[in-house]
Amino acid sequence: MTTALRVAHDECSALDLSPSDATSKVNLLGEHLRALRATGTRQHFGRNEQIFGEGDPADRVCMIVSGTVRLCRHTASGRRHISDFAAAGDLIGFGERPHQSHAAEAVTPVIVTTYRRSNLEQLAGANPKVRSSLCSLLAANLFAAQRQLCVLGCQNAKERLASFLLHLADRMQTQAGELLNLPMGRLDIADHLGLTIETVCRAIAALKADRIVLVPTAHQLILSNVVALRALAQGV
Amino acid sequence: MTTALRVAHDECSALDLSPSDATSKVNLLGEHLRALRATGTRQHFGRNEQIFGEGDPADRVCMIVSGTVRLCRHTASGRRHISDFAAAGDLIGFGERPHQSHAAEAVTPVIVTTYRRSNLEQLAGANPKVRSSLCSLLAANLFAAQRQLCVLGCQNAKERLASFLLHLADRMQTQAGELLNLPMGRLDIADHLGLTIETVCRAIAALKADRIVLVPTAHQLILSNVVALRALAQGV
DNA sequence: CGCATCCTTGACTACCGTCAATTGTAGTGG
DNA sequence: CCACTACAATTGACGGTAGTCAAGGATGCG
Repeated sequence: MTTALRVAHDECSALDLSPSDATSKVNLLGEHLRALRATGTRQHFGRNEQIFGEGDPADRVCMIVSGTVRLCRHTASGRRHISDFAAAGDLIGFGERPHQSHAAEAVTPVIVTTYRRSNLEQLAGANPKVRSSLCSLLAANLFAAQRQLCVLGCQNAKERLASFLLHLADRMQTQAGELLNLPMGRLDIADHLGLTIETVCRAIAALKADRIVLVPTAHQLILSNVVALRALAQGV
Repeated sequence: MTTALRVAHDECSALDLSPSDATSKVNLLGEHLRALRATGTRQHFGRNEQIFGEGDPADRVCMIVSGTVRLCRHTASGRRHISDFAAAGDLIGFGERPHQSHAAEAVTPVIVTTYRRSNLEQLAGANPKVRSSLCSLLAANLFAAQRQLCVLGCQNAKERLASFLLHLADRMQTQAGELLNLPMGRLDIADHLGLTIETVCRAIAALKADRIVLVPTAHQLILSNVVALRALAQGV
């Protein structure tokens, strides 16, 4: 994730989607983590199972091998907010704080490799490249959070959904016209976009009516008019 | 900024506000930057002057000496979003990207010390403490962004204002009952909270009517009932 | 002291949330 | 394999919160 997103926003001329930022994360850390591979523990989680909880001691980090994970918080009044979704290749549970700021839950069946945080830090201490990769990861997460902040602060329901779909297609490296998998349910999308499940449904229905997306099944989409989707996401 | 905010949210029993997280940022970096002091340039900016622009080459970082700065983005459709406000002691313009992701503008008259990014990186390369401070700064910014994400995603206008005021009082180290300075205008607050200026005004008027805040002047507040304000911010 | 800017308040509107009912889907067991 | 069930998604009707438009009041700078 270098300038990928800037390009996607500022120079949105091409018909196909811009290069993924998820990939660079993988490349950055993946190869260096080989040194840790022996110390990692592989774990499986079923749908909706918790990988770690909000407030858990942050002594472990997880590299997602497969599946989709939601990173969420619960407010005192019981409302839920999903900060982000993580997929294969993403490292989660990594922060500077002694406790996890988010819970991680399996949206689909998930396989992760868990490392002791101390091992990772040891590796970072010894290997400057790992260290800078971790820093880049933080920076990438920060940038993603700020982008989402702008989405929630400035956009209406339809625009938020458009932004979300484009971002998802980007991460999944799905080209325009291809089948885009939606691993998460409508409620997850709603809690991520600061909307209700009904509003998400209506926004999807509206995009469908406008022939901007096709909806073969509830968990599969085809972005049939990416230009219009981009225009929406930019509020034009 | 270690667990300060968690404490503020989870164990909100005390009458006075929780310890500031802004302070630790200062302490972390301030002393190490002494080594750079000679290489820094001091600059002054008047109200609404731009310190750096969105998309500017990120070859310089600024330590704020005095005044308040807004960090904002503009969408293609002309809407503005203020990600955060920065005050004395904060380091801004520091990211992993080649270009600034936000514009920095002076809310009040501002004095900053500008350093070449390369100098900072050189210092970080030589001094592990500086390196880890910079990483902590990124992590603190990430945490702050995620907190704000939750505010925008889950809270209504009154709750957002309550969260904002508590956060501001925290950063300014203003105790309950003391005079809290509001350097930014209503429009800035609105663009930060994803509201309109009218809604911000009405939310303030509502808090005033509920005797939760006193409003001596438009730019000064007294949090007269912090307990109620916290309850609001938590959505109770 | 005057003017420009910001703040505040009111009336009206629109978008989104809430509640409710129906349809669709996936997983289970006979 | 199919029926059953539980859950998820969808759609409709309605109401409330916040946005829009507009006007008046306060504030601060020159």
